[in-house]
Amino acid sequence: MIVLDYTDRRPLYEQIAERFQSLVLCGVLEKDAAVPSVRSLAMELSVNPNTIQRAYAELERRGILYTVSGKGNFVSDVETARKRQETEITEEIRELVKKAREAKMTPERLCELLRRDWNGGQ
Amino acid sequence: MIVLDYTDRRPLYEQIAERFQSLVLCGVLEKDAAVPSVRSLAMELSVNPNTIQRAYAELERRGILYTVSGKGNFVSDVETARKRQETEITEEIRELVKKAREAKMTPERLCELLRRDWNGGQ
Amino acid sequence: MIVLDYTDRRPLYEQIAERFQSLVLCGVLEKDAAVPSVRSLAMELSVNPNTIQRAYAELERRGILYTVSGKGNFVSDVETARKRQETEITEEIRELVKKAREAKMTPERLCELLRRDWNGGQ
Amino acid sequence: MIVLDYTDRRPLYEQIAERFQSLVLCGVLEKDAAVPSVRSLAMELSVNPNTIQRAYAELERRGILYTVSGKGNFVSDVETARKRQETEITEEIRELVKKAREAKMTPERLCELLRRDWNGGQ
DNA sequence: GTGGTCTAGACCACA
DNA sequence: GTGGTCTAGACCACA
Repeated sequence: MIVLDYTDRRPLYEQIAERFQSLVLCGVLEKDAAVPSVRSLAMELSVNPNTIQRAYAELERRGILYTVSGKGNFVSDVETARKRQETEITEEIRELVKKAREAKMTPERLCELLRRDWNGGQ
Repeated sequence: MIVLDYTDRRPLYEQIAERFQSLVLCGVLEKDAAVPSVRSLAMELSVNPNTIQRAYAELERRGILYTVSGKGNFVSDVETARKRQETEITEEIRELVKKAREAKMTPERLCELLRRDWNGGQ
Repeated sequence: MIVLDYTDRRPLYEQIAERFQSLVLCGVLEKDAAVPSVRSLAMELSVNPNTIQRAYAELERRGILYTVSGKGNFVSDVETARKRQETEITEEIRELVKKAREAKMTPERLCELLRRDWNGGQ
Repeated sequence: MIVLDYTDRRPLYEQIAERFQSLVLCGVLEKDAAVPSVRSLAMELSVNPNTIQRAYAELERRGILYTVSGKGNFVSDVETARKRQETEITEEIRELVKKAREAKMTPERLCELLRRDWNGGQ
């Protein structure tokens, strides 16, 4: 369910957090569903429990998970995850538009590239 | 001409490299134009010369600058910078599409947001 | 009568204890009234009996409940609960004043905010 | 400048973060001032560098510090600290009002207690 | 068993 | 030298 990419420059905890965000968004993890315990996931991924804890802490900060001490971590809400994702999308759009302008690209061309990736993508 | 943002989490050398890429793209720096010497730019920006060195090395790696030993660093040409920028744009589009799909956005909606940012932006 | 908030970071036993204190204060639980047995309340709230045990132990420590072996737990009296509440209020005032001073707030402003919350609150 | 209270139930990193927030608010630490390096403060307080890092990360999250990788941590802005403090004050007022209502206290009485603490306090 | 905090210590990128 | 990430492992409160 979670695959770590050690060649990725992003830290492990960030990859893990992003993956859970996706799993909540795609409906695999529903509201109030328990995510794996810090220790069991650490075992499964062969990483230190602290790394999982950091990923979960980040997701809690984003409002995607909530922690019940002594019980485990649970999914807050799909809507929160969706809002977070949209915020990220807005930020990425801003960067992309800035770069496209610099490359003297038209918005039409940019949308065309985008649609092409959408259709050709996985 | 170059403004560093110390609150930006990206390393200084990367901010500097990006800025030079933009300056080449927008035509301020033309083919074969000399960029400031490592020392003088380090002085001007109040940063360690190593930081400038690293930025220039990165730009050389991208083919945007070339070095003439004993003379300094010079702009290769605009086309190289444009190609590099387009590569970055392609990669960002890929990420953006992936995120938008996860958020169950349509390509139409994504293009709309993009156009809106384009028009509302600076 | 008792609603647990699993997203609250405070431990469950503390939420339960606080709720009983409120119920005594507002007169729902009168002097010498029996509170639910550890087992039945644990069933009702779907929590571990240890959690209820701990909540009752805490309330006994505060003098709000007393235990009759083999019979159950009972409310001491309203006055004890009120004194406890006032102690808590005094402590919170101390913290609040400390923070307000640091924020260079005047006592008038603080009282104004307090009255506004009082009137706008539930 | 920073004193840790090991009898305090709050974690060390939280005490450290709160202390820095106060130091920014009272003007001891001004905008863009450097705070001690993670390692030096860890030495000074005889705690693990990770504990300091966590405190600084929390302050960065609150917008009170910003990090320049390889250089150190710096104060963002006094205004940000003040806003944060006011948010905390608002939350504490809400709790306090809730408790005072339960104790059947009048707002006048509550304000009186508050003023008394303000004048009698340090 | 579960998360929270903390220590000790390593290795890395960046300045 | 400075922060960022990660490991290994301990001890605690809570359920």
